[in-house]
Amino acid sequence: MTVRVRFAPSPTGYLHIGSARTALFNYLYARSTGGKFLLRIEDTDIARSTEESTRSILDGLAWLELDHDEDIVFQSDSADKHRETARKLLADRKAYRDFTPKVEATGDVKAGIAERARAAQGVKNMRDNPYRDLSTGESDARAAAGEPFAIRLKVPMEGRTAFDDAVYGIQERDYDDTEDLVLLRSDGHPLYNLAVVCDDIEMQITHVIRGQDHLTNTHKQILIYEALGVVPPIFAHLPLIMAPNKGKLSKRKHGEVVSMTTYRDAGFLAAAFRNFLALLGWSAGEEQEIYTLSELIEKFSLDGIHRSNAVFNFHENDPRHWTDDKAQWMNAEYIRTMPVEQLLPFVRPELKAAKLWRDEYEDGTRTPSSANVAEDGVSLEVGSAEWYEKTVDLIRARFFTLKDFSSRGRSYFSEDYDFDAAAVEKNLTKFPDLKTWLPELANRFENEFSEERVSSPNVREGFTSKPFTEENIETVVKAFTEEKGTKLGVIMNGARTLLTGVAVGPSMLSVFETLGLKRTVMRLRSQVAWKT
RNA sequence: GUCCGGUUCGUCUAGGGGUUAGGACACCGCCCUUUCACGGCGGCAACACGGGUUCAAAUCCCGUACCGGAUACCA
Repeated sequence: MTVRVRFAPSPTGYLHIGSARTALFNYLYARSTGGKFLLRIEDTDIARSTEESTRSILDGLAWLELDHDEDIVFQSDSADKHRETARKLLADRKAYRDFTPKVEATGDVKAGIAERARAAQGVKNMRDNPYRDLSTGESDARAAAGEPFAIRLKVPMEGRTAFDDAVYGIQERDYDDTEDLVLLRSDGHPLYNLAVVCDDIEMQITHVIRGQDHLTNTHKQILIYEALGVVPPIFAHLPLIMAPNKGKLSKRKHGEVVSMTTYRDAGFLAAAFRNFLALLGWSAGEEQEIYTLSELIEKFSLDGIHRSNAVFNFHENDPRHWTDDKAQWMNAEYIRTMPVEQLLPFVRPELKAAKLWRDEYEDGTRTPSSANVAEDGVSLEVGSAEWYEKTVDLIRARFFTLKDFSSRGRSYFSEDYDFDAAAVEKNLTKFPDLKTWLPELANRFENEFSEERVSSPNVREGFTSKPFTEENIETVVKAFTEEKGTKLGVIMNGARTLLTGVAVGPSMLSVFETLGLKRTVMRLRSQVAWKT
C-alpha cells in the first residue's frame, strides 16, 4: 500500500512555525516511504478563512521547498459530499436529528466551554440528548415541518474508542467521555470532524500526522469511521511547539517570530530552517545536527518523534536572541559551510534588493578584454564573477543571515557605506596621526602596485610593478608601520574602519586585496569617516 | 471539573536496569589574530518529587506535584 499523507491547514493566518513543522514531518514521511504528500486547505470556516492566508501558507511551503503531489484539495468544494454523508449516517440510524435550538457562544469561547463542561459534570450523561431516541416517524415529521435541527453522531452507550498512535502508543477513551458530536449544523454546514473524515477517506489517506492537540478529535473521528464502516488510517500525533514560558505559541502574543515569512524575510536559508524544524520534536538518535534534505528523508521515521512538547526559545526584548539561538546558529552554519556556489544564488537576490548587484557578478558575463587579472589568478579584477565569488566566500565566515551581505558586507559592494561610531572612535579618532598616515599609505600603495589602471599625479616614474596581493601588501604595510614607529594594529585597524566602516571582519590583508588597489587607495584618502 | 498526554543541563536532545549521564545551542574563560561575532581548547550546567520492584533505577511500576492538550452547531 502506498503511503498517502496530507498537510491540512486552515487558512486563518500565515504559516505558523508549528504548522510548518507538521508539514515538514508529513513531507519527510511521504518522501522517505515513497508515498504521496498531499495538501488540503480546510477552508470550511467561511468567516475566518481568507485567500490571502491560503496564499501565505502556500508561499511558506514553497519557501521551505515542501512540494506537494497531486492537486490541492479545498475542503469547501466537498461540502455537498459531507452533507450527503451526514444524511447517510442519519438514514442508517448512526446519527440523529437534534432539534435543540442552537445556543450562540458569547465572550471567551474556550472559557465558556470549560465552564459548561464543569457544570455538566456528574449532572448528566454526555449523551442523554432528548432527541437521541426520537422515533424516526416523529423526527421525519418535525423535519418535514421545517423545524431546524443539527445532525449528531449517535455515540454508543457502552464501550470505548481505541487506536494505536504511532507516536503516543495505545490510546483509549470511554464513550462516556465523548459527547454526541454534531456532524451537520442546523444551517446545513458540515463540521470539522465530519469533513476531515470524509476527505481523508476520499483522498485515501493512509497516515494522519498532525499536532497532539487533535488527540481527542481522533477518538471522535474514529467513531465516524466506525459508523461509516471504514477502516481508519494510522495516526501519528506530534508534540506541540511551545513558547519560552511553556505556554501556547501564538501570533496574538508572540507576533512575527512564529511566522515562516519572518524567517524568509530575515535572510534565513530554507534549508537551514528546515533542518532546525526537523530537530524540534524529532531526532535520529545520534549526535549529528546538520542534515541535508536527503539525509533527513533517509533517516526520518515515526519512532524518532518525541512525546514531549518542545520550547521554541526566543527572547522578545533581546535583539540578539530575537528567535531561537539554535535556528540562528544553524543558519550561520549553513551560510559559512555550504559550498559557496550553492550560496551564491541566495546572495544575488539579497544584493539586488539592496541595489548592490552588478551584472558582472553573474557567471559568464565577464568581458575578457577588461581583465587585467594576473595569470596566476591571485589578483582578480574587482567586479568580475570570480571576484564576486571570492568575496562572498571571504566575508560569509562571520555572517548569520543573507541580510548581512547587504548590511555588514555593504562596503564590499558599494562606496556608499556607513561608519560605525564605536569603530571610528576605537580605531581612528583615538589615533589622530592616522588622518595623515592613511592617505600617505594610499600614495605608497599607488606607487608600489599596478594592479589597476590608476591615474594619479602621485605615481612615480619607474615604479615597480607588483600585483596588489596579500603577500606584497604585507611587506609594504610593515615597512610603512616601521617608518612611522607605530604598531601594525594601529594601521590595520584604522584602515579596516576606514575601508569597511566597521571594527570586525576578515584578515585585513585579504580585505585590501579584495577591495583592490583602486578602491583601497580611494578610501584611504577619504576624510569622511573623520567627520562623523 | 473531567479525560488524555508529558517531565534528562537555560533551550534542543542522546541514553531506556550497572554510563565519570553524552552531544548541540546559548553563556563564560583561554588560545589564534592587526580586529572580530570565524576557528581551536576548556568550563558552568540536568535525570521533578515520594514510594515500590531489583544485588543494582535516570531507565520498570504506583502515587504526588507541576506543565500542556482537549472538552464548540470553531478548525
